[in-house]
Amino acid sequence: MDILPSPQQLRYLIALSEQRHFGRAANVCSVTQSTLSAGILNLERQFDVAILDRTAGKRVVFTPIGEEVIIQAKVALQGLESVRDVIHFVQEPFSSSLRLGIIPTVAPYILPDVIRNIRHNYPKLTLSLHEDLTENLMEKLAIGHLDLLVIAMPCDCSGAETFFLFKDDFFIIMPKDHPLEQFDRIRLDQIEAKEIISLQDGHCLKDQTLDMCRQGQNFKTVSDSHNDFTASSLKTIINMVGIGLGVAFIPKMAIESEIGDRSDIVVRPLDGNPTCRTIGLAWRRNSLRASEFKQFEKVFQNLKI
Amino acid sequence: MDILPSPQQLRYLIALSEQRHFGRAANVCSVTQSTLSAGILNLERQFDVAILDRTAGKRVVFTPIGEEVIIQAKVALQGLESVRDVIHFVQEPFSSSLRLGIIPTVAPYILPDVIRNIRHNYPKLTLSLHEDLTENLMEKLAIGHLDLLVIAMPCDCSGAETFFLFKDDFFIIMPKDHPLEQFDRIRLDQIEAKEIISLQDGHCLKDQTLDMCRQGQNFKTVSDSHNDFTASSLKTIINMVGIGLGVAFIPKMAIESEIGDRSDIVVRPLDGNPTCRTIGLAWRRNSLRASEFKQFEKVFQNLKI
DNA sequence: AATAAATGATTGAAAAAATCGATGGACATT
DNA sequence: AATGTCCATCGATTTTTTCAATCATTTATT
Repeated sequence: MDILPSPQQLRYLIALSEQRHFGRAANVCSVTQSTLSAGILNLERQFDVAILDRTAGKRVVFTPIGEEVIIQAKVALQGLESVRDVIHFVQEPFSSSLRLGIIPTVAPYILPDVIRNIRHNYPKLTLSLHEDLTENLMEKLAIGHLDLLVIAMPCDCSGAETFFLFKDDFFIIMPKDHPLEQFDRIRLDQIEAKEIISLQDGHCLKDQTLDMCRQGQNFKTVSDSHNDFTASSLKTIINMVGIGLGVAFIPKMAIESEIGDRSDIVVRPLDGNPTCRTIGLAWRRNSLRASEFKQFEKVFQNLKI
Repeated sequence: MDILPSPQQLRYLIALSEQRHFGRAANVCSVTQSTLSAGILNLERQFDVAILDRTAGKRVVFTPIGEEVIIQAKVALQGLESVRDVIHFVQEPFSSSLRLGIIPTVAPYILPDVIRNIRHNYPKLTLSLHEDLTENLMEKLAIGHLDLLVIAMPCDCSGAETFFLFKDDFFIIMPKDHPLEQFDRIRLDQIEAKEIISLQDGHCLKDQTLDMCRQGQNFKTVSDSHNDFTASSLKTIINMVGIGLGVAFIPKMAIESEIGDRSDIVVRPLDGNPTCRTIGLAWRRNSLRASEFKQFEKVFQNLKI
């Protein structure tokens, strides 16, 4: 016995499970009702299994085994589609659509250049953008609502395949006339935990700077709620620093556009290891477009940051 | 465009990739060479893709895209087989073959009972047994050489789905007239690291007892090579203890059969938390037989341990 | 209770496909 | 140049898929 279900049979079954109606399901499959009905019956006869519960009057009700078969049928059909898709993606990369996710602490600073580069390099690519926190992006990636992410590491990216792009140094900013202003470089242990202003929970940049501090020599503990300010954007943080509420860590890519030549804020590089985050790409494991995505590296080179 | 590859086409392609010869591949598929040749050509024409490199003389050489297609074809065919198999496994559980992996520190003590229970409860099941270290079992499970594992946790079982069976307490054994003999229960901090005899590397029981010791209050560090004895079975360890070379941790299930009423060895329960390992089942994630395997729980109840 | 409407199953003919056996042409070896 | 191996092609045959029409059963309406 080596008979396998045919792609049509699977399509008929899945359409029926979605429509719960032979006529509509047949319509979805662009066949007549009799064809779809016969297809389902063939499937049942070939494998000697009751997929539909025909005691349930005329409503479409699946047996428990039927439900299991439907689940596997979806997986199998996906596999068949992958065969078709891999041909398309390998043969004609950069010619379909790309749903790109990007985190809020990166998006404003590289997106203009990135979009320009993509439009220039891959004019056939239909781009759609989604800005959200890492956790939400990862979720959307996993369920197939997004194709590719731009994230900052370290972060929880288990389940996704990641690809290094570049490093982004952290700087410390402080109000003018702050005691630390006299130093050219600031060591992490010179900074007082309680005067640090950071982003709201969920932003990976907050976790990254906190980790950095914890690893700093004299920084024993950094409380999660060391002050009452919460900000959801770097712009707000910078304004808080500007009016003297504390100091903050800002990634290099944000400095020029957010601070520019403000005279009320002083920027200093950090001493310590590591004092940067890593910007990278992430995609679903086993994505058919992995090789396409890797080539996106060049879109992220020569950015003005 | 909504055409999908047919199961035959995929089979032909995979056979060809394995045989690298149209005639032999056709034989494997039980069709004529012309059929297989036409099938491959149809696949190429339907998707407008060059799978074979026909400039390569008469040898069967695949294009880079062809190799990608083959990879996806294998996945897709697997999916189709799953649809067939899920019917079989759900409709007639416990009637096919079961390749069971089991670790060396569990196998001798429960296997006789387990086999008897399986034979009694599931006489149609064809059982094959494989005793090996956890790491090797997990590898064989992942590549499909085994169906189900009996393992002891904690251990590295990422990638597999696990199922709790029962807990198995650790006891400490020592030679007669050992200083600790006077105590009814032994606290972990009463034991000297350097007199502990443990199994060779790779046995999860070694790691589990070591972890237990590390978590013990006064046990700062437990060297991995605290003495020169290495054993590959609990029986050998017990003999070592018997001649006064040290003390050892032994799981409850091993005590009766391995120690019985030996007068040269003293067995004592442990104080501490946790002082046990967990015996459980493991199978491939998304295994079609998950529900079948879960019912195996009853095979592991009422063991004489 | 009778009737109408809706739904899934069945049937038989037509269309599409898969397969086979025979044959042809390219290539490598001798 | 002859030979054998190998894959592609062709026409005939078989198998599968599909459709349109119709049947049988259930549900809703009168």
